[in-house]
Amino acid sequence: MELNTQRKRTSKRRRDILDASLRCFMKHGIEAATIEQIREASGASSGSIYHHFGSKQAIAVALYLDGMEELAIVLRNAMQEQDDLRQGIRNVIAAYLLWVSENRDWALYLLRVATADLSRDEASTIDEINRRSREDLARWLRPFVDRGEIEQLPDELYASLIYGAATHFARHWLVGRLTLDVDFVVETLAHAVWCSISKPAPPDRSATNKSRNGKSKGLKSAANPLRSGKGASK
Amino acid sequence: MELNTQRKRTSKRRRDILDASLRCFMKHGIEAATIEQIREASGASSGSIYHHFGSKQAIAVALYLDGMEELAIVLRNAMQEQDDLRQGIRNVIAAYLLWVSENRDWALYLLRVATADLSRDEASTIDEINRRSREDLARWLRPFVDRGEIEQLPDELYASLIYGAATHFARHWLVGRLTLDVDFVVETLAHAVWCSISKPAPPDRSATNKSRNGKSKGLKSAANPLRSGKGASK
DNA sequence: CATGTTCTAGAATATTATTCTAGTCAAGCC
DNA sequence: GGCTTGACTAGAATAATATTCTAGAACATG
Repeated sequence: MELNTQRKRTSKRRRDILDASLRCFMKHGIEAATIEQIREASGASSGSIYHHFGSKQAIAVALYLDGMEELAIVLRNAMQEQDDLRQGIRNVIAAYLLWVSENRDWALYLLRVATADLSRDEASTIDEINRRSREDLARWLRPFVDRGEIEQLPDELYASLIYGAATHFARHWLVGRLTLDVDFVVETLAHAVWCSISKPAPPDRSATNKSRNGKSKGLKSAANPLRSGKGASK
Repeated sequence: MELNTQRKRTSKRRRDILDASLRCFMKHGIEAATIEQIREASGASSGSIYHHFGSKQAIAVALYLDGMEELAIVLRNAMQEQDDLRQGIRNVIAAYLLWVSENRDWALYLLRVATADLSRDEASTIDEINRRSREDLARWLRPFVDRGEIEQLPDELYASLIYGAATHFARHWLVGRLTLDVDFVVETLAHAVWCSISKPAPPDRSATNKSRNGKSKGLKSAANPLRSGKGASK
């Protein structure tokens, strides 16, 4: 674990370049930011920058991986609650939105790059991160599924159901289109998410009628709704 | 409405450039695609391209606006259902995912540019579109809110609750990370969304106990969850 | 201290967005 | 028909900027 001065210097330079890059990317736009700007902001020479990263795109990817890693840790920590899942889900959503609100630049950057076009290599690294994150979630939820507290669904969908609304909100909020109180949003989204994945009641026959018994019907009836939806023109 | 040959030629050229640009953007990446490639793919000269659009960025924005406009129409059409909101919401989600699956390139492009960094002007045009889209939704939902069928919420949140999960799913699906059957996803998401915004039962006291009565409690209790959430470290 | 490796600076190069110049073409007017 | 005007186009010229190259400094190690 001994870091000699070489390595210390190196990793500091790397970090300086990354930090400067994030600032430049957010200030001028990822595409518009120039190596010259990053060079100036970081104090490194262009040669040094290229030595460490190889291309501007590679800097962007490294930055993305850094951020995703950090966010994944935040979320993983929020998944500790083992008793009350409802509370746990609220914690996760709260943690996410809190992180977003405290790291606006960083969060916005992640949302921007998330769908950017990347090389095979880069994409597969990112896939890996996403896969792990999905697994974190699935592992956490499994006991609750087994106990019948929440619906059994493909792992892929849990992420969409749990993070979808929060992400959507964050995206618009960060761009300044929305102005709601974050605390309120947390509670509202947490409540909504909980309703959307929790199972009706225990083995209590005679469940409520209107809003909760539709599961199997909803899932099977109206065959091929994709073809019959009204807006399906084109 | 008479189009002289001049205008016909002009608008065809414009469209050719836009179409070619979308192809190039998706093939090489928005950033990586060059004017030269667009020139070749569209058959227009670089001079012509700049005459019509002024910059590569401007092409990207025009393309985005085009796509958003089309998608907005698809969604608006799906919001016709006036009787059964549950069905209506399913239609909307189905229409969205159907459109996405039938216009993958286009859909992916919209997701990519949605958060891209833009100039003041461009951003405000896009804000406008988003605002209108939010209004479409709010207007459609209002009667149902009045009748007490769904929760009363700030307009801003309806979009996140209704589109959030579908968008999240689409994002990952389009990048090829997920492989679920779209029909199944539509039903699942529609069901989840419905549960998350529909109101318990009518004025029927003695509602189910566990999963539906927590609204007010969920919203008020556990003050300031943002500060107390476990994952809130850093 | 000799030697190889990693890192850095800054100039040289290559790529690409953008601008400029000189036209072409259609449409209206005499 | 000729003439004029304005929109459009082609392709060369320019400028901005990513990337590569070369020489050397800083450091670790034997």
